[in-house]
Amino acid sequence: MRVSRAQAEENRETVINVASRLFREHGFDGIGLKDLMKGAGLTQGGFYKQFSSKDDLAVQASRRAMESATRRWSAAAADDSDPLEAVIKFYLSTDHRGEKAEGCPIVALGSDATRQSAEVKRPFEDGIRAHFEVLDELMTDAKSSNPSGKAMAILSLMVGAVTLSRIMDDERLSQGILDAAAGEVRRIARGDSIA
Amino acid sequence: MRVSRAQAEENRETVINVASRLFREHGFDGIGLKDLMKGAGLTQGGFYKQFSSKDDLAVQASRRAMESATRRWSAAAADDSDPLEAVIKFYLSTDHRGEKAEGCPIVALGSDATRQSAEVKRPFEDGIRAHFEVLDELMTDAKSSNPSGKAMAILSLMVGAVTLSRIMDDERLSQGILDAAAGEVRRIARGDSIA
DNA sequence: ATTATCTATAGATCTATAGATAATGC
DNA sequence: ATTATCTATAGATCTATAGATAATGC
Repeated sequence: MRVSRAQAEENRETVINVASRLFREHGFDGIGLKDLMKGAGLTQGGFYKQFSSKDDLAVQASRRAMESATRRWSAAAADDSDPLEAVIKFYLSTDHRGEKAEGCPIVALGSDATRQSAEVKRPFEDGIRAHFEVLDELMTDAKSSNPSGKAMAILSLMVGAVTLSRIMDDERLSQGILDAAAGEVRRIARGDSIA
Repeated sequence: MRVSRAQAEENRETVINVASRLFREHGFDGIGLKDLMKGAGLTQGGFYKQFSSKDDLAVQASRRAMESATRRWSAAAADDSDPLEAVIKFYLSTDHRGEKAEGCPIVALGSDATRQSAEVKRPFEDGIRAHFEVLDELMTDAKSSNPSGKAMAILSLMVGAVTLSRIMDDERLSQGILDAAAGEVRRIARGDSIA
């Protein structure tokens, strides 16, 4: 029954990865330890040798999910000749709207996060800051502050838009929200002004 | 033990109102029927004479919360000489950030709603449409479509901003997000363009 | 000898139901 | 007589712990 330390560490990582998906899919309160461990091919009893509590796993899984999301933004911003457009293209896509378990954790767990302990909220806060940094780097503006108001507004708009689009049953309206958000994100980045 | 029909109907309404607050505060999965009924001064056993299931109550409570939120938008938009500014002032305020139980249900339960049954999602969808209508009425633009892209972008931005601001522990950053959102909402409403 | 994982279980809590109680409504 | 609400409970599930098992690591 016992496995090697390397294997044990790998199992722990698997549990965190599985949890980062299943929490996004079902919410922190929507999935139990039994199913989380089963998702990693283990049984419930081993859980507390790896984690001090379910809240502890929620912290690790949230950090993992937010780091993965930040990497995805960085990759999109780096790959393309038009970084902002690349970010818009994946984030405000119907694909991303559909992939709740692997998609943005702020959308999947944002409401839940506001109800969690400070320990669970922390990785979300850190991840949101990291998102702001990616946005500020791809906008070559002279920044007055760090993070910039533009970055804050763009992330807020994108998170809100995907959330609303996931709630809408009406496909045209759901799509319309994503498109409208894309247009306004471009406008915010350009910094259009009447003056 | 039995009460009059009028009283019974009043009790039912109280349960829905209490649930609309407690669901926003703790999430659909974060509060049980026992505490929901206790919040209305009743016991758990009477629940199923009033509602067919917890999901049924979630539907009623979500509708109640979204209708109340829409009324709040309408009232803000009607009271003031500058309707958009009135909406911005209450929605993107620190007060609203703090009042999770009475505040916007899209912020409090948006992530949760995406995981719920079609029946529970419906009142959110209807309520979001109603929010779009309030926004479109207070923006006197010639509208190309209904709802307009502007309305969709503004609501997305506001919902996302309050969500992010509730997650951040850093007060200055949390406030910065609300302020940045307010600025961009004004800009979207004006429809600034370089061209 | 140590320990990663397993089976088993405690104790709490959850949704839902059954039947008792006592007041309303005909 | 009807019925709104109560107490009590069934049965499932939840987090967490205890002790057994069997493989690793010294």
